[in-house]
Amino acid sequence: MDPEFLANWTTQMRKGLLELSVLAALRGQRLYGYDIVRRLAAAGGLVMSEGTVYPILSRFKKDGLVETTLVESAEGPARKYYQLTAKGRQLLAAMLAAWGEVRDGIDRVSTERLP
Amino acid sequence: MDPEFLANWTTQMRKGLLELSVLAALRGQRLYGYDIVRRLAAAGGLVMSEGTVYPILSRFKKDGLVETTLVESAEGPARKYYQLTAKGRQLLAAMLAAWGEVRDGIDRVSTERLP
DNA sequence: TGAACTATATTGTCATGCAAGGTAGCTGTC
DNA sequence: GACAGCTACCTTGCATGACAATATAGTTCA
Repeated sequence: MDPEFLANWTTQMRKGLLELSVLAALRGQRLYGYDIVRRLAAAGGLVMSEGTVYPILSRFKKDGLVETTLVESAEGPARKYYQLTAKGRQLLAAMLAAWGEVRDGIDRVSTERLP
Repeated sequence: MDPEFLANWTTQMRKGLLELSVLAALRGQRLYGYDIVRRLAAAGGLVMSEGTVYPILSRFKKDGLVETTLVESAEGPARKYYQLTAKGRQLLAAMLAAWGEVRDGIDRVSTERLP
């Protein structure tokens, strides 16, 4: 029950994790925002709107984690491709390490046998 | 580098996840706030301050996910024990399901082979 | 008397996700 | 040539949770 609590909690849980997903998606390939939304949605569990992904990408740029390239498209407006910088790769590695600890902690707490 | 970005991101990532940790810790046993902080810290990856755990527990109570019992202690002030209600157990199950999807999505995106 | 530990609680600040809205290019059809 | 529908970008305002800082109070031991 209480679908409202669950919906709100899900939103909170995604804070930070969507940022990590986007950065991880850029690992080794350059992508543009609209495509990232489609890819993560297709991968499952990571559906997000454009109003979420564009601010994330802007922040990455501001903090020097990515560089951008504008590329004309025959299917619509020009696409802004994002690619990781060295700093972005370093930070991704650090974030994945922190993620691993928290993830394992939760999985431990939620599955450990009780006395 | 940029330890500031990483520290801030970590704070954001923990949103919602600490709530899940606390609820999961209450699965099958009743605990009090101060003890939850120690247990999760000992479990690793889930260090949080008391200023974080008490608002979480208050919210759980307000939303009917837990019931409380005040118990005198010989080692200090009285302890407020929290135990899951049926609603709390239902919600924990739903949250763990949502958690699993997001967790797997991130692990997929961050480890998949690239072309 | 006071330090150290146990135990609970609140206030104010900050960053993020998201709904909602806006702009603009390209394709096809009526 | 108007209009719908897809592609693609961006911004504003709101709600929410984590945390530092701070406060209160009981117990033990020096």
